[in-house]
Amino acid sequence: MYADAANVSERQLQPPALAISTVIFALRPSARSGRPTLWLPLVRRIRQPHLGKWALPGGPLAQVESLQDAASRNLRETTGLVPNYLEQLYAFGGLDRAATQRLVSIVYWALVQPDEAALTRESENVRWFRADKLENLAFDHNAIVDYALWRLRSKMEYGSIAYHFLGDTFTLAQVREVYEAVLDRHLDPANFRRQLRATPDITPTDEYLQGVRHRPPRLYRYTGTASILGAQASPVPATPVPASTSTD
Amino acid sequence: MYADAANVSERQLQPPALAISTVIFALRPSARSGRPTLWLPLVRRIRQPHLGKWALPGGPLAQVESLQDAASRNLRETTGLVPNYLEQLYAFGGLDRAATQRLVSIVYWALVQPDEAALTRESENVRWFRADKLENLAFDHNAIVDYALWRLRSKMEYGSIAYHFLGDTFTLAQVREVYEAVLDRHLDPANFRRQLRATPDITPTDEYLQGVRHRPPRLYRYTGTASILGAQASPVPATPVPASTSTD
DNA sequence: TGACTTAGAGTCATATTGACATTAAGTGAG
DNA sequence: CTCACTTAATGTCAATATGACTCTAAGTCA
Repeated sequence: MYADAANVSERQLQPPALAISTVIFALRPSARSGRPTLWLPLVRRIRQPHLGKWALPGGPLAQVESLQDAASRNLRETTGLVPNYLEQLYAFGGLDRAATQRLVSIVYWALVQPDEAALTRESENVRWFRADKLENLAFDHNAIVDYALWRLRSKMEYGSIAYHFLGDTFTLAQVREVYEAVLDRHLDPANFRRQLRATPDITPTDEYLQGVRHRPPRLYRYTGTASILGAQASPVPATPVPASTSTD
Repeated sequence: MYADAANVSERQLQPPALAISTVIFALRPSARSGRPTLWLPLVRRIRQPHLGKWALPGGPLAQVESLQDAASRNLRETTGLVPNYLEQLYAFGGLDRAATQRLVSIVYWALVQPDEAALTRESENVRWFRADKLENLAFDHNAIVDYALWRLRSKMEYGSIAYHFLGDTFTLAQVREVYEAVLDRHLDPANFRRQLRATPDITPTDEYLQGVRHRPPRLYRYTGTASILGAQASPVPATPVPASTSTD
């Protein structure tokens, strides 16, 4: 009781702590079906509060970096990942987010390619989890992941976001698999192909995917606004694309 | 030179300042044409930096309130307005936003009804401006307003946001005028009416608008997710609707 | 060689959209 | 009282988009 009262009065004096976190999505083959499914990397808490629980990668905001740079740097430091797409998700500032202090988290969300995801330096404290089978995470991170999933699905429905999950060239069936994995429903291959062919941003190459046990599918390339970090259809004037954090 | 160097090293030590600001939109009749147009209230800076310039209403985040509560309170204190809709816009945290300190602003955007807007206590330091004819504002507030306008227009195109500009009952033509004012283009009255009639959330009353010099139009009512502050189609789990700040 | 698998093109009925015409119901002028 | 005028409200039609489905192409594998 006394300790609680002391905490409360302490909290009145401290300024709110500001942290940057990121929800990172990648497609990896499911363990049993082999079909691509949504995964995300988490880091284990190595200090109180929530010691031992899994949490979104994140950390404090350094003085000399923009919000997006902070997200990008944190990502690289904690998981070794360099994202193909990075965008601000939301600022979470509820009163009960952390027990010990007032904590405001500016959360980003990112997409990485499968081969990039495979390079993750996994360890005791860094591991990939299936997005649809998450255990109890630290803080309000379950709710944050749910919101990030909602945003990902919304953007997928009428945006050119899916290509950031894929490599430089890809088959139309691979794009469809991305949609099916993220939206979690079956799409008619013929109709899906018709729609993609009508999209000007996706141009056919004259190469074909070899080594499959059926007719080789044509490879395509995304030629819209390049797969640059932070590229988006919305004009976010205050967050220009940092050259130092581009793909590859 | 020396002063600058001192400032830089000082900035390294201070934690980033956290502020909440809000872009408030309302429809008011244009001075000349009388047709509704987009306006927003600004407050004059009464201290450095940018003393004398117009800026978005805002202020610091109190310890005991959520981000949305802070936006709502600030709105009420600076302009006297109680919004019909309030949603987070973006967190701006570029390095060059303020000269004297590192400043992170979490910006909200709000819609108010015309009669509510008319109650604004305007003064020497609080005034409404046309959204399409803004002078040079303090900080990066021009860019923030531009982004808020972009979001407003996007949400208008496939959301049920327009009704928050209007009163309890309204004619379909009034809804169309909202769309025309915000999107700044002409819409076919017949086709627009057809679409609205197909929307389940907008139900006809058996009342008619009187006092017009032509056939009296039927009045309608929005019966979707109520005009509650912060209501939105997206699941933002960490920011529940505060009962204390509901409309009226 | 033939079974199998996916690629890729095409068909058809239905829904949606934009452009436009027509009638309904009021006001105000002469 | 009647007519011109204005906007409400409904209807028509062609063009386009969408969903369900069929059929042929081109490879692998047994």
